[in-house]
Amino acid sequence: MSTSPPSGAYHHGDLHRALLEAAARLLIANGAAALTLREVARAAGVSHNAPYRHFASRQALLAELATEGFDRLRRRLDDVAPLTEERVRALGRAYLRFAVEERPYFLLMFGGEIEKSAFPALANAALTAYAILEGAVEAEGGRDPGEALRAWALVHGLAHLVVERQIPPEAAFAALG
Amino acid sequence: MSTSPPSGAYHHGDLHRALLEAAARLLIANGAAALTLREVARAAGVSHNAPYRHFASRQALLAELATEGFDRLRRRLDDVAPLTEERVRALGRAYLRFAVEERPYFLLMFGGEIEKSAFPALANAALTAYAILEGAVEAEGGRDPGEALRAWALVHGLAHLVVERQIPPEAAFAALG
DNA sequence: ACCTGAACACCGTTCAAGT
DNA sequence: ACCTGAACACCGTTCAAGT
Repeated sequence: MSTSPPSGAYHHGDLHRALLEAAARLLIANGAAALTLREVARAAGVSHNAPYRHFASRQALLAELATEGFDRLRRRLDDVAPLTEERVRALGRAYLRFAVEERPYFLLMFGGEIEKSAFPALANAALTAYAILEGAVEAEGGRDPGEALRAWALVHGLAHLVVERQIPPEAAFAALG
Repeated sequence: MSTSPPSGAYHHGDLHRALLEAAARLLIANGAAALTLREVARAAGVSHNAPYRHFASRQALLAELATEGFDRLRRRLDDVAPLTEERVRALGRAYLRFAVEERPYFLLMFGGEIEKSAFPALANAALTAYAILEGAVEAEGGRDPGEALRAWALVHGLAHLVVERQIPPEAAFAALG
């Protein structure tokens, strides 16, 4: 009925989205290191180089997945009620919960496999998510600018240690109080 | 003069060591993701599958490099003087300095590319390094066991954010005070 | 024992066609 | 425009020989 199909449309619908969804399933199943472009194409039912119509490279596809991860993290942080009291701790718990529940995304986002500077949208999504944490710490009477960074680093450190299986999730949640 | 050559000796000397040294150079030059076994073999001047005499797999070689990384980290922490005062902060600075100066190792050690549980020597080296931090925090009047974990997580979080280029090294050092 | 060459089943990426 | 098949230059890993 609409006069023009959505951009990126192909005979199956929206290949760009279909590829991303297939990639997300593979990421969750096997992790980023095992994610191959050819398998993504197979899962989407297209030839092994059809993805190049939509992604410049394997790195670019991973960067889009990581960007999606930061968007999800941001959404979780946005959902934390602005109690002003306890808000920083609640944000910390939300960050930790994201790491535990979306481990493959967290590992991709911080795993060092993607050079963020090469993908502006990714760098931007990361900054947007962090801004929420910074804002909350500053609002909570943080005069020292280093305090926001310490709060973020503490939560990020706990999350990363959990995701790397160096400490159990319960210990991390307990450490947050 | 000795009756037997060192185990693992071959016509060039010690291939195991030669392969590890070549791998370390490649790790530092290009990162773990780009490290291929075949290139390691070429750099060591042997055929592309000679490494299988010394390492069960590419993962196993990376695990040995990561173990070496944790040993280096431990040595740095061992070097921190036991001032009891200020000791925790000094250990934090040493940890951060390691992350900055040995970035490729740090990324490999915490990059999620190696499943630590599959390599006991690696898991052990990691625990040994952490025990130093825990001991210092506990010695410094830490009644709360969560305090040691928070101290470690803060330092680790700062180090990881630096290595991931999310914050500049100076900011991390400043946050440690 | 230690090393080699050939082989297998993959990759990411490129290119010349096809519709 | 979008997709395909063939091709290039690689991988990790295995195997049957060679010394």
